[in-house]
Amino acid sequence: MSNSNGTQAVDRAARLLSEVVHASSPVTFTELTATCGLAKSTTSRLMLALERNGLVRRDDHGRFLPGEMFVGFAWRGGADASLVAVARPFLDRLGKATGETINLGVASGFAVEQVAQVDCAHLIRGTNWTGLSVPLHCSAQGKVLLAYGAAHLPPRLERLERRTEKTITSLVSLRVELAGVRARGYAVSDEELQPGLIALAAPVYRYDGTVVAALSVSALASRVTRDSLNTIARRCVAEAAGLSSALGYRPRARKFAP
Amino acid sequence: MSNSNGTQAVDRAARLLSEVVHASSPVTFTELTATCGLAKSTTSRLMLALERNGLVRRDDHGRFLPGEMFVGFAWRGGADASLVAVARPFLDRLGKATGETINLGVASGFAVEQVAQVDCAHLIRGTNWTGLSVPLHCSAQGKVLLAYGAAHLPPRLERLERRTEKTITSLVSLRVELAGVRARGYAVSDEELQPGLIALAAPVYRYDGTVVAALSVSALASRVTRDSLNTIARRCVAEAAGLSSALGYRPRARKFAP
DNA sequence: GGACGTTGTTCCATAAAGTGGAACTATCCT
DNA sequence: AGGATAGTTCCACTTTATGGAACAACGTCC
Repeated sequence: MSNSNGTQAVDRAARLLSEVVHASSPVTFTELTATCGLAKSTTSRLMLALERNGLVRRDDHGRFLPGEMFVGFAWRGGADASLVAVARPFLDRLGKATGETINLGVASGFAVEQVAQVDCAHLIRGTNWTGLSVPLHCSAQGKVLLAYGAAHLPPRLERLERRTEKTITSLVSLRVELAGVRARGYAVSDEELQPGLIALAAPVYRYDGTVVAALSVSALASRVTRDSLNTIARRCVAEAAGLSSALGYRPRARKFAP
Repeated sequence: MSNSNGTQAVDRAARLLSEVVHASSPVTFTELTATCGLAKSTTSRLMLALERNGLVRRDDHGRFLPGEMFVGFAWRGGADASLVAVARPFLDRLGKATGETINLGVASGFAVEQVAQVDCAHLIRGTNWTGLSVPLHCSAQGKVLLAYGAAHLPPRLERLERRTEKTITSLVSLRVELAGVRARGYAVSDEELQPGLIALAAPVYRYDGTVVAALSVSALASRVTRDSLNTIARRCVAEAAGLSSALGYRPRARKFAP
């Protein structure tokens, strides 16, 4: 190891902690000593220290679980704050592959909020969408969030705002469109939000199969052919799947008997 | 301290980690040395060890943030698994105060899933609801989840299933009922799910104001008067608020200048 | 219910690992 | 450029972690 001087105890404690946190079920003392190859006494001392500091806690049977520090962090929404950090590499890769503008959006109220952006290579006039909200019914991201139940239209809505002449304005047509999105696995907004702008978006899932964000590629409509759109779609869906997997999503996970 | 033998390094590291995780914004190296009163060299070594083990990471400015281990835990839904553990004391207290059966339910599909239960003192025949699903429209918990947007009825639904003669079966009446729930801050199901059974539920919020669960009190209708129902409602709402607060919810939080 | 196997904690001599001051390097600010 | 601030590496010193063994606490199996 390159530089592990004067931190044996901390490294060992971290190793133990890692075992507990990454395990899917409570971990026993004996499993820990075995996995980490430590003496019982050492394991005991370190685990007591971790427990004393709220890093692990013990269930009724004395098995170890992640402690208050982890649980508190998770409940305080620590994950949300780091969505962008986790997503960054995937956005970058998608940007490199397509050369277009990449955005990550989440549902916020009755709109899509952009939380991260990668600017395209051959950009004419860069709009920074970060922090902006776009409508649900006429953006690719919005359609994804609607289609997978991550966003909802305001109740009792009769008509959808017309943004361009291609905008879908009837609830019935939108419902059909959303079914298509679910069937294809991605959504397209072809000049429905802004004339000359085409965008494509794919869903990002988290551990429990819920869609939490939409990953989109936006380009000038004039620059995109049917073929290149297919290529972009494939890349975009792939990166969205990669990000989902980084967020703990395991598509149709199957449990095997132990 | 009672028993802190042979763990100085781990304790110090945990202290540093705690500072980073509980801080609301990235923490600088200097702040850490100051707060924990450690030598620069010690702090540096310990923080490098924590970083190497994925417990903290550093932003562009070298400031410390909770690391992959925390973020991963949060994204994998670690919080959900511990909802029951966090909630237990609140359920117990509510059970003691009312002497009735207490349940905690979350939205799951188009129903309410019971994740925890405390049985009532003067129980005639104990039904264990844990793991069971109850409908959204005729249970107190379901009404709460619907009213606060934590659950949604299946789309294109025309009519609601009639469970008893008091069940609300029209969408319009239900919409009115839900407005009432939001106004009162709690929901009641008076023999709408099962004859002879009355239940009351209050919303549980998390850090971002989203409702994540419903806390309910169920009793035999014959045993409840208008007065006692009011008392129960007050206790139930209070415990739900306590739990919300434990989950990081701060009602209309106000930030003061530092 | 008593004796054993299993599991986890405490004790203690040993030496290995952590400590902090100082020297050194990187970075920022004017 | 030059000085201040922030952070890392070095190294002699000794405090602190280590692991074997004894001990304590449960479960559980006849």
